[in-house]
Amino acid sequence: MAKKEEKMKKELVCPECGSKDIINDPTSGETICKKCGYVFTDNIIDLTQDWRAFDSEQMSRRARTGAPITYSKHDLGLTTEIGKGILELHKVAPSKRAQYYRMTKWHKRLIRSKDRNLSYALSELQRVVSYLGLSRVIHEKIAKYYNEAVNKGLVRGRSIEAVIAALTYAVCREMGNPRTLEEIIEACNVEKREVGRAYRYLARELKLRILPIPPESFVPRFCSMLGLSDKVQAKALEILKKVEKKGLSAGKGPTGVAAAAIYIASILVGERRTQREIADVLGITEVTIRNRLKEIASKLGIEKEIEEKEMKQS
DNA sequence: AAGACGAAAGTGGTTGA
DNA sequence: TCAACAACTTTCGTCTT
Repeated sequence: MAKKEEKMKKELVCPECGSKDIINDPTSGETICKKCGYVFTDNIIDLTQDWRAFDSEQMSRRARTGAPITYSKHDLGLTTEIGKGILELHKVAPSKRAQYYRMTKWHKRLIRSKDRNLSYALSELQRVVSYLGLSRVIHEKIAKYYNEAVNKGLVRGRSIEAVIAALTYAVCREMGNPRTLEEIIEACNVEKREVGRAYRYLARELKLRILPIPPESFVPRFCSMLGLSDKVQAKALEILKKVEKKGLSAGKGPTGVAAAAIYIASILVGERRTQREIADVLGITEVTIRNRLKEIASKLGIEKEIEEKEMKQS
């Protein structure tokens, strides 16, 4: 053990200036050349735990690290600064001090200009996510894509809001928890045209796979928004399955198909909602529900069933 | 009065030349 | 780039309950 330590000390020679005057700063854990300020990057951080825990309480008490790194903070939750305290200054040779000050200044400027865009975007994203009540996973994923988009220079010429809106739309869709464009627009207050354009562009550039939205992915959320029971939900899904099998939903707006299925299900189960109510929640018109309703009912041969139930309930 | 129905005209987006 | 096109919306008059 003692031998090992000695060996390590012997090897420490500053590659920058050749000086052997190396100190170990206990507050930062860095190994620094006292002459020129060179910081050794090899083996300076021990990434393993230096403690053990035998239950979860000990685990949380002994853990000294912070939150995990995250894409939803502009610098992954880790901020680097060039120290400006007296302590740091003393570690730098007087002849290098002026240079050190300049470095500090430029470093700050660099971080600001590069990150201003990102940090603004991420706070906007935070707002949108909480407005729409999206999960942590989705939030992270959007942030990750945004990082990617910025790195590829895809945000140029588009408003930050539009990009956030488009990515939100894309990720919700990808995760099988789609929001309608209308909902997104309401949360982001960006023009529909803008969002659509940004969406198509980003989807192409980031190679997001765009699949048509299956109508059933709207059912659970909208059913609960309408205060309908699980029974209605199950019925609506059952109807949609048949509809898809017959290829009735091809080319039709998924919300319209979902709306009709929910409408039919609500009647069949006996928790009727008016067309108006459903149309409002799904963001479509009654006319569309009626059109889908007619198609579905006739093709599935359940017109009579619906009519009967309708009579009973009025 | 409220809901459902359907015709007709208008709108925004996709497609194919 | 443009026109054709299908899906969907808006609007409105009518019918039913």
